[in-house]
Amino acid sequence: MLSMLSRDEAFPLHVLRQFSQASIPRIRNFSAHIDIPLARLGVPLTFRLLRGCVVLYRELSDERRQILDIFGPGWVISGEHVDLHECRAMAVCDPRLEEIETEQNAEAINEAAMRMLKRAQAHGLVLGRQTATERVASALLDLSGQFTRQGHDGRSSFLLYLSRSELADWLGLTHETVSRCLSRFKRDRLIAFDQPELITIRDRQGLLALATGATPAA
Amino acid sequence: MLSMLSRDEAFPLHVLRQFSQASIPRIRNFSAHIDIPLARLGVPLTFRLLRGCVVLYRELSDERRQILDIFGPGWVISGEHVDLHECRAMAVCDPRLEEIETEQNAEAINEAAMRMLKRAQAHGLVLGRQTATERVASALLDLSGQFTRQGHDGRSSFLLYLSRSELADWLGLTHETVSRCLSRFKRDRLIAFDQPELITIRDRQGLLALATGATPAA
DNA sequence: CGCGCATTTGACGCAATTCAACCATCGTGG
DNA sequence: CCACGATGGTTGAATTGCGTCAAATGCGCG
Repeated sequence: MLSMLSRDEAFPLHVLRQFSQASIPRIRNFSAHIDIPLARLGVPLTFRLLRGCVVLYRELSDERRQILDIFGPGWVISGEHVDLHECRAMAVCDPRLEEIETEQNAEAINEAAMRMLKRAQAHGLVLGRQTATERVASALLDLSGQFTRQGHDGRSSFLLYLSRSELADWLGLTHETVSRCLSRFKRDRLIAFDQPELITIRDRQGLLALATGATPAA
Repeated sequence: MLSMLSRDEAFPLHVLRQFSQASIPRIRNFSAHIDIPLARLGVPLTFRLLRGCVVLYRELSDERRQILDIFGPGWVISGEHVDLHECRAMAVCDPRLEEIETEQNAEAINEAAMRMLKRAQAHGLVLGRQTATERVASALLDLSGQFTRQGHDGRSSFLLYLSRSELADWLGLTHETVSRCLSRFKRDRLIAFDQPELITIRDRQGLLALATGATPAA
């Protein structure tokens, strides 16, 4: 079991500070993106994500990129899950992950595949049939589910590991559109943020209504 | 092994005629869409598709629908693969499928899941980042791969089981846009069709170029 | 301090949708 | 056998949501 725990030495990136501190901390510069190899010598590799955020993405010949899924702690990510010729994985912040044997973990890989498949199907609906507003609302709910930790003041905030551009590449939008949606949500008091990467959900019901298209436009 | 072979008695649908006949046959009225139950009493069911075409889809509260994937003969389709609360399956023509035991076929189900996952990822790129032209070109290549049989005159035609609307719901477009793209491809001699549901690919390279965005717009 | 990058915001353009008309084909019933 | 309504496909014109381009702001870092 080859351990990749604490790649911090190899990649001396900035440590994410706790975001429940009293004085508002700056959470910057976690933007060094680390490529995660999904195969070695053509053999699929498998990792368990212990901390941080990893995205799976594909690119087109031109500049276009599509982020296929976003994973938080607990996920098992494997070269078995993707088309190795087309798909790549990267951590969008200082990650902590351990490599595990692909053969010995078929069970966990299959289970992850089933979960990923259902997520991919749900995201297909988002990409194919939802408006920009609905997409961004869906994304916020999804990410808050994966990354929310309770702050000591009871507020339910989460660290948005992704930049506006990455969010856009996940949702099939542009970063300007994402930014506009987030600004509107903020103005409408559905969410709050001072720093662009630390989001507080203020009205989960409202967001859910937007995400499911219950509200025609708002 | 509960067999569902030959549902023709229960659903006396029209038989698909061979489409390599001399006099051009009409291939109509395969539009009776049969719902395929993915669970019975909450227990996931599994089928092997022997003939025909099955689609997996989800719907939004309003009229919006997203077709998630399209399966031809050989696929194993299971309730294990989807969110049973959100996802449904239907045959878009008279299908022939056999029910198989979910427990005894974990291997085949997993293998299908991996294939579906990779397809879903590829389709994510289509939905998120491709233009209408690219989407329709991609779809034609995909479907020709799954459904082409060789006509005796050497032409490579295939039966398009899906209507324009269904194609649109797969590609995240409207049926008008799909129709316009197909008409343009026909005018540009990339494809040919007299009946709207029998497509001949005349220029696979050209379609491929369009699908991968190599040609900026054309 | 000032450079660089991410984000925000505004003005404008366009690709795809919407709305609408029309055509072809099939199935049905007189 | 033909007339007719229903369904699906095609095509055109008008509309619009999102993209593109551009400029301003804010923040981190050297």
